[in-house]
Amino acid sequence: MNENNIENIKSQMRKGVLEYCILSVLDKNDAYASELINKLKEARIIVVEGTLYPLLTRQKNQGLLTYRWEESTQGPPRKYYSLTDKGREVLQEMDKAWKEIVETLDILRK
Amino acid sequence: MNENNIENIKSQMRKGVLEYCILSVLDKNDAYASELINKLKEARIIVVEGTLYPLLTRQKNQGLLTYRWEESTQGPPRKYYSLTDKGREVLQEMDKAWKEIVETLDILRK
DNA sequence: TTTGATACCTTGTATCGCAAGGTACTAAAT
DNA sequence: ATTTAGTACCTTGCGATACAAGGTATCAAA
Repeated sequence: MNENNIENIKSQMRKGVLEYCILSVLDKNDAYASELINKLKEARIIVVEGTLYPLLTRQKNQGLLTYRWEESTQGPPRKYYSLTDKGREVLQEMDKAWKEIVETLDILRK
Repeated sequence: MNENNIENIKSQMRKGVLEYCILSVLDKNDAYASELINKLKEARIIVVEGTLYPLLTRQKNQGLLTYRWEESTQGPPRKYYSLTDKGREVLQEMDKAWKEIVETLDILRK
């Protein structure tokens, strides 16, 4: 139960920055959904399909992302997402917002 | 709409650390709900009553907080919340979780 | 005794993460 | 030829929770 509690806390913190993380990864390289999940897992940010797909669609509908289909040699075609100009702008705003929150917590925990 | 977008992002990030912020404030001094709202507002973490009251009750039910009633010279009695030992333990776990996420984002944004 | 300030709390709505389940394509094994 | 395994896409239903709005109670001053 205690363990559960802690996991809950961590996942809550992760949630808050999920969109930021996704745009950050895509800022370096275009990627398809399954690839994104793996990259985020490596960074200890756990996301599952049922979370990611709707989120990518939302970000696309907000004009932050676009996608293109690419054939794969092993399996079905892949939907590669990439940042739009607006996505890059929003990412910069996220940088600011993030910085502010990190500062705030530095102060609160001093 | 763009403005809205940004505000949405910020509020999402804030949500992720809300519980952490509350325990952090209470770690310094006991406080009652309205006082907490003001202190968090000063720290640019916006919380409203409809968010805070249920949250404090949840944290109390999880054994992280206790409260005592105190008379006030100007108005109704106040419900002062304070951290329990378990609350302090969980706060330390939150410190770790937070540190991890800050590191993760440092790397993702490099 | 009404008004204003302070403080508590609840209800209803909307959002969103996640578990679970489903579809479709390719290649290799039977 | 058909089944199995791997990869990739997507949707549905549930539960948690933040927030707007509205409600109750206490005290003091007008």
